[in-house]
Amino acid sequence: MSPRTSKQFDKIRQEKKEIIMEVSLELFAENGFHATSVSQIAKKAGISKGLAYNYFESKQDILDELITHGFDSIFQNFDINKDEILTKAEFAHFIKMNFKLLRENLKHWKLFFSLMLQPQIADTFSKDYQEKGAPMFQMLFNFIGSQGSNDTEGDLMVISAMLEGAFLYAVVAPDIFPIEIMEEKIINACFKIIEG
Amino acid sequence: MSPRTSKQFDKIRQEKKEIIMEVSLELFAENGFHATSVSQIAKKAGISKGLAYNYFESKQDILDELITHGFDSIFQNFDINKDEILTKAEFAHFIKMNFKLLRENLKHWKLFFSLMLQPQIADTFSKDYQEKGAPMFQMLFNFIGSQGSNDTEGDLMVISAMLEGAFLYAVVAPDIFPIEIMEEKIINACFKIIEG
Amino acid sequence: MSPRTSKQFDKIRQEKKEIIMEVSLELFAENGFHATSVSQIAKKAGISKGLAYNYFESKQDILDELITHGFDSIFQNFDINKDEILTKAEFAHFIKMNFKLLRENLKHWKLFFSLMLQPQIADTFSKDYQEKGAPMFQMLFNFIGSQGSNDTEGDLMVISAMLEGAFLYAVVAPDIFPIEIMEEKIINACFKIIEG
Amino acid sequence: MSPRTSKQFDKIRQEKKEIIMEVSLELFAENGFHATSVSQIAKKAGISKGLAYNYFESKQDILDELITHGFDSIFQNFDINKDEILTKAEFAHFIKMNFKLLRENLKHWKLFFSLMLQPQIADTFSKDYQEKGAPMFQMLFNFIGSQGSNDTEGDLMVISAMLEGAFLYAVVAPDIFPIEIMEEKIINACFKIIEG
DNA sequence: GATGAATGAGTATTCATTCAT
DNA sequence: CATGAATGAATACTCATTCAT
Repeated sequence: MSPRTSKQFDKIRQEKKEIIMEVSLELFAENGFHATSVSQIAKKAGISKGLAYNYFESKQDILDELITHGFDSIFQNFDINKDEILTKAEFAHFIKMNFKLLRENLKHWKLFFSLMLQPQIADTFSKDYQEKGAPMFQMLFNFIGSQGSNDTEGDLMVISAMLEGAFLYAVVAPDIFPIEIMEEKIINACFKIIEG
Repeated sequence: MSPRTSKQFDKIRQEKKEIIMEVSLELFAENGFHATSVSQIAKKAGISKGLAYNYFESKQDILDELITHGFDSIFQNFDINKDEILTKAEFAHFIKMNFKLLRENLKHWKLFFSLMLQPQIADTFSKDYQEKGAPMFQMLFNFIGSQGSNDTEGDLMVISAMLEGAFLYAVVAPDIFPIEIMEEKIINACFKIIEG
Repeated sequence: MSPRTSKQFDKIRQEKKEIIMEVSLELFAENGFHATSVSQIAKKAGISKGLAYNYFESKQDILDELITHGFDSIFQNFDINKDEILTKAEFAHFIKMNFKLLRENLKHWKLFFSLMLQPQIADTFSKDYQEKGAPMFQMLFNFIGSQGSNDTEGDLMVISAMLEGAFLYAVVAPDIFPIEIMEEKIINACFKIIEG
Repeated sequence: MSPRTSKQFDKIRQEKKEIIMEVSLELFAENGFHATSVSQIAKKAGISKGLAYNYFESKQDILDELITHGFDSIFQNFDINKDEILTKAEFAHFIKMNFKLLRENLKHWKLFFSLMLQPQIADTFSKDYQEKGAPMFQMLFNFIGSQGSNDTEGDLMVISAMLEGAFLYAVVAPDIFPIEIMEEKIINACFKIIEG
């Protein structure tokens, strides 16, 4: 007879929100934000449309929370000291860490690639993404320089492109470009590029 | 009705179609297929909605023709002899050719990246894209092998990723990654990777 | 469970009901019945939506009780002996009493004006309102006649309109038509009209 | 085979818009803006919901055009010279003109009374209404003064209230307060009030 | 060829109400 | 007594597509 405690409510809320976000991530990543309807989300989540709006203000709001959550999952685990100079072993480990996070967040990455291409969908995404990525670029830059590259900026561009491309392949054609195999090759290629 | 008249009609038809496709490409690339309405297309093309349906069976049909046309623009210019072994100079020229075609078809490429990420939008796109790209991969593969790489497949993966990443960057962040600058660096990096 | 305890419960119940009604009156009067949601009411009353349904059967029920309560506040205080003939002083006092009740029940009046204009919202309102007002009209009629008017019915119409208009102004434009000032003027005008 | 001329399209558009506005006025006036759905409007107008949006940007837009149109119908016909001093006969004629316009625009008036009570529905309504009415008040004020009233402002208030009340009665209870009868009585009452 | 009026199914969102706890 | 999760029907609005002219 007594009402549920606020802790119980919190738990219910949290669980439902997570289901909705999980389902939404899947649909947004696979079909795109605009091609995904709230009805689809509700159906796949096994809830009524109305309930989705009990937890999120709008479809856009779901996306926004998904982005924030994705940023956290992918970047928070780094906690990069961008001024530290890495050894080669540390660099290799750093790249592996990146691929590990990629493997664990494939759907987030797929969503992110979509958002890169259609920045209007989430207006601050591009800016936020660049901000989040900045320390990583800085660290890469420092490492490349420390290894005696004679075109630090150029090497950074090329290596960044290679990583971005590998990530894109991992997301859109994982069968043809298996992450596990690419990982090792990419690291080696980095050293070849830097050392010239 | 002389044949000349009908030829003129054909010309008019062709020109109108081209305007519609141009405008559609712009909108699809920038805002996405689903976020673009036929009304927008008609308005931007300066025609009535009805007329668009005179030239195309459906919105989907516009996209399909755009894809075909894009494939032609980008790949037809190659006419690759995939079994020919390139010299280093020819390879460099080949990469430059690719970047030239990128520069000339930025919007097509942007659209293509979107379609890679949402294959359902145009169901045969991924397959067709792979088919169109196959000779290029073959040729790359042959070149890498001919240069004495001791991990031809691995190098192919890495170089492909680098090119794909560079193209993506050129499309989504041309200010930060200017095509002209990347072009040279990428070619050099390719040689470093292959030669080890 | 002593009777005292149950009495206390009753008191609590009554107080909660009053809060809900007060809040609802404010929102219904200001924003209209249809534009007011039960959520808004619950939030402003500091209770849960569910609890509102513990006290009232429906949103409509809140309105109905509000109307009844409004009728009581406004008309009960009169207890008019409609057959009694008033002196001029008594008439002036009667009008003043009306304005006093107006001032004390501005929100009820605002709600009532809305209901006059949209009778479907509360189906018996118009009828009830007329019934409640009948004795007042009768009394006015008697007074006008007793003062020697030679068009009792006409004067009744005109005076009623004047009062209704003054009340409407007091509700929608109190800054431009301050009740205190109108009060005196209206009384004088009544005498002028009747005496001709 | 040739497309309709733009004149023909204009005619169609104009006629459809008028039907939609007529139907909307009826429903808004009778049931209120919020309680009227676009589906109802479309159904009553004998068109599809979609078509309504072909002609109006939103439900709000229908209301806004209705207000503008109502202002025109009611006030434009006056073209008051607010500085001219009226004779008694002219004043009587002016009031009669008002009642005539009331009779011809009963639904607009009903809508306007609703909007007075819920100004949020159409945010500029109250301001616009006051602006439109200002010359009339000025003219009334001048007339009252010219007739030797010793409380011009007070009389203006009282007479305005009487007119407003009469209009409200005409709108909500035309059976009990027939416009034709009130008209004459109101004019007489005005003179009594002014002359004291 | 060309127009834009017209449709209807679909979309995001709201909200009165119910109910397990 | 009290909570707020949950529902489902309704709402405003959009849009690909058709069609008479």
